[in-house]
Amino acid sequence: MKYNTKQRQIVLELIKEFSDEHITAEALLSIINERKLDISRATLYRVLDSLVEEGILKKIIVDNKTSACFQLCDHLDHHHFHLICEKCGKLIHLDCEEVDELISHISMEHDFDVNASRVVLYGLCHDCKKSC
Amino acid sequence: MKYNTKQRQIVLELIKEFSDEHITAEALLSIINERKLDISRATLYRVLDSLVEEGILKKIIVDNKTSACFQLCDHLDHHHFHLICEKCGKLIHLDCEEVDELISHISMEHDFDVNASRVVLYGLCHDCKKSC
DNA sequence: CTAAGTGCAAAATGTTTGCATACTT
DNA sequence: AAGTATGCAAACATTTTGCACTTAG
Repeated sequence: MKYNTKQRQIVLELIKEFSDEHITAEALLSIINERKLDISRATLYRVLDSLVEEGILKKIIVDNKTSACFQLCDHLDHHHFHLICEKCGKLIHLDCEEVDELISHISMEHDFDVNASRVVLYGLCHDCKKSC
Repeated sequence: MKYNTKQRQIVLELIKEFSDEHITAEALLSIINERKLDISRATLYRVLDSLVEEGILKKIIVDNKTSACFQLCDHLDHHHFHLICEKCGKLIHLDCEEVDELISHISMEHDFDVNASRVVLYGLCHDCKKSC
């Protein structure tokens, strides 16, 4: 049974505030410190883990960073996918039926259910292609 | 200009030995210690970085691990893709034309060149689906 | 009251860096 | 000789943990 604590609410509110972006634990912590919110680093990590476990947040490692990003699942559930430019780091949200089709194909033909919310494709974006 | 040092050779040989798998720097280090090979942790990281920079290795973060894996580019260039089971962690190598097609589609229609060697899809594998 | 959550400080991981020394070319 | 690479130890960044204390239900 999860308790509805002040610290849990703080995390949820912050995550909602940044729901369009992925945000790292350490980035959340800076905001927490800036705003002098009442939650410690250890608790932040514990709350994030528990929200992921409950299926409220998604944890994802973007780029070759050593830190994980968190995002509300709500914002991921309507099948859009992420492209990340390897040159400029830009994150592109892609709505694309072909990706859904690929996922169906992999499910039917290769017997593997892809978790659509975690699809991240790396490559070169429009702008960076031009400057090559 | 890169020098062909003993340490560089050690890293290349180890990476070749494990070319079917991704392998982390720390895993390499255990092997290095086991076999009493003559290369330090710092040098290992530096050699890995430099091999990535030269395009000989790929660095990839698999799973939500905080550690990067390395693999020879050779082994990635003939378009196969990676599926990782979120439950059992199994890594599946997938040869699938539909993925190539998706990549072409994204290139043509969305003006983004996906780096095929970095495509990793997460989900549930055959075996874990059954046990759900 | 009891299970769950918290803060702190310390530990654990994974990776990077400064600097003096050693090796490649 | 010049430029590059190395080892060491220390620093760093991110995350986890043990433990005593607090809070929600």
